[in-house]
Amino acid sequence: MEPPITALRPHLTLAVEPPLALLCPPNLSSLTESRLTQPAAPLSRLSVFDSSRKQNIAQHRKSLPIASVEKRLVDEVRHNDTLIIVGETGSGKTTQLPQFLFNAGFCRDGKTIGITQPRRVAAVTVAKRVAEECGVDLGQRVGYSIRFEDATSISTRIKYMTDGLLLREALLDPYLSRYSVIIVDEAHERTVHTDVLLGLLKNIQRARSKYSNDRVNIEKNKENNGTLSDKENCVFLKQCQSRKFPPLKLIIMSASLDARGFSEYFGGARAVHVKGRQFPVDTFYTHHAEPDYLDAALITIFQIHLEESPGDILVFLTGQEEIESVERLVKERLQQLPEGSRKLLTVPIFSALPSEKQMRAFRQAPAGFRKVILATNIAETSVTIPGVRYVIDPGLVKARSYDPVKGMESLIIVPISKSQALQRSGRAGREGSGKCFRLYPESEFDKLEDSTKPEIKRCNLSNVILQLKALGVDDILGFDFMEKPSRASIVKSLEQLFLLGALTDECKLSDPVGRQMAQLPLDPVYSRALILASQFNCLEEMLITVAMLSVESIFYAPREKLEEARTAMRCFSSPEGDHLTLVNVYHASDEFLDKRMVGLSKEKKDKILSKWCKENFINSRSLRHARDIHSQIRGHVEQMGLRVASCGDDMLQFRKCLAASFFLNAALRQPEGTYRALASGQVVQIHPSSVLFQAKPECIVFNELVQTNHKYIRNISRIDYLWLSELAPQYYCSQN
DNA sequence: GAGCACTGC
Repeated sequence: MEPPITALRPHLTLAVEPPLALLCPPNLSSLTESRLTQPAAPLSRLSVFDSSRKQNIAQHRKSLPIASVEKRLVDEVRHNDTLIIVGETGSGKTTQLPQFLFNAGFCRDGKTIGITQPRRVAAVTVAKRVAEECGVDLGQRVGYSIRFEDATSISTRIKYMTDGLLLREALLDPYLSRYSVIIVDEAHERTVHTDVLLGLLKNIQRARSKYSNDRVNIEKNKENNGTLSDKENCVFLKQCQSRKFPPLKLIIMSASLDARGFSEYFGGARAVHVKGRQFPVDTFYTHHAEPDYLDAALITIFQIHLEESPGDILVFLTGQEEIESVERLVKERLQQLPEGSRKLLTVPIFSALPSEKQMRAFRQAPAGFRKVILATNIAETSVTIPGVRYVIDPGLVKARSYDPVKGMESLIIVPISKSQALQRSGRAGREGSGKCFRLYPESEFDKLEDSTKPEIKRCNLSNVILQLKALGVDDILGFDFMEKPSRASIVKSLEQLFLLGALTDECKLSDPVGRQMAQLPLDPVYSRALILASQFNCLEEMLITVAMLSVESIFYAPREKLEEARTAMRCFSSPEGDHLTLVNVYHASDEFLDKRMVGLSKEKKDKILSKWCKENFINSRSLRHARDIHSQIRGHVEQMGLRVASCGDDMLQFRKCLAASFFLNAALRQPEGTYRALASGQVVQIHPSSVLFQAKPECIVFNELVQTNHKYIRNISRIDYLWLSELAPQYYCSQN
């Protein structure tokens, strides 16, 4: 076999562009020393180990690249209301900067420093680390808050959280008045939440600094002539009644070298650069384009295995199917090698894989073995697998995009961006120098987009718009997005929200329906379904349904046990469709737990539930998630005063409620067995995972329309065609 | 006849 790879050029560096002020750590000598005060640890037999651990921590902190610029960074924050910090991987920005600011007095007057992360795990692990570095109990001075888990208290001053959670917090406290500083971390990822948050924070910052200036002026006036005009008096009184709003410091942290976009968005905000600590990674390209990238990946895996020094291999593939097929091929080819060269272990990792199986990717390979991790994008940012020295990157990713006209999402394989390619190659340089093999020519790299298209430009905006409306942003088309979604996309979502009854004729948030919908942490269609269900007397069932629909696939069918999995699924399946099937699964899990619940701890319960899930081919992570969502939204609807009742065996009532809720997603069977979606006129097919895949009823409602190999609809229930005009006359009568 | 990755007081 001919190796597709030849060395072309070493590690890439991108030019740093102005307006970056370089804050390179001059000398790692002793520019600053840690001013953290650590409470005296109680004396115990462990104190020797304890103090050596503390010494290690202190040493580690001092050795971080960011440590030498503490004072300069604090000064930058003091002098700039908005600061962009470009911090390379390993600079220590996420753990250190909040501590610097705390020590510099940014939490005086009981204010908090908030740091947002796009992912839950990051918020939790970083908070734990920082609490340890500060020598405090987690949840005291340092804490975190994520959905379903709050480890904060009134004494929390450094608070890590998910960006989505801060958005939710803004609904209750529109000025985010408890925060003196907000740090938006990993802003380069440009998740929907980050982008909405940036726009919101910009507004809040403006409002808060205007407030402080007004205050200063009013106080001055008072000093000058001792009297206030009526208007001033009124403003002043109003403000005295409300809380104090000191100006908000905003720090945007990004790992991407292009800070210009952020800087321009924040009116030419200052940007500084902090060096990172990454080991060098040599990057190699192929001479020619590879027609078959899976084959090229396979050849490269064996080339590394046979010729390179020890170290694990990380291969980026686009999905489960590719991963499973490469895994099979590696095992096959391994058999053709001489006995001594067969010490190669494949481990798959992708999001839908049950956690126990995911864990295999983190375990060290047996002595003498090399591990090859076959991963989706999950290994790009979400998880870091130790021991990786080689990265194989075909340069592709499966990405979601959204067509507002058709109201359809698609999941297609597209080339990655330059910044993604750099992120992937960086995965080889975490613990030592590494190598990255890009399975395409260098000329192709040059053609890649600089950065990935922000998610907000490729998703359904209904939820975002509902949130913004609830936050008092009425002019969505005029909202200052960093990158504005297309007009068509905004209009489509406004229209959808109007049809759901969340918006009035004047495009204002309706009361109580729109307001209630915005309060629920759900897709607007699901929130509407809950409100309707209270009128249809089936809220009990609908709470379960929307919780189950809000998580990743509940059923897990590994290829090698497909038949067994199908049999298991049949036990739950309902002839009415997937919605009732999901309700059956939930009830079955409830019943199973009820029998064994007495006196069991949460851990124990989780454990026996996992076992039950495994036996029934159910993804326990998804089910647990659904149970969490269920209890959270149940709390919400009870608080709203909705009537939680069960329709018992009256499935007609429940199906009518499904039709009333999901009328925008109704479809009719066509003679060939395909379906026509009534709203868009598109021809679609039932996804093979649906319990109605064979039955093909005449009229259905569905929850998801995604184009992959075909236009598939998922999560389907049978309804009566006549119900549509009866239950959704606002839509179906006007059309006819 | 098939499921990129995240997230929500």
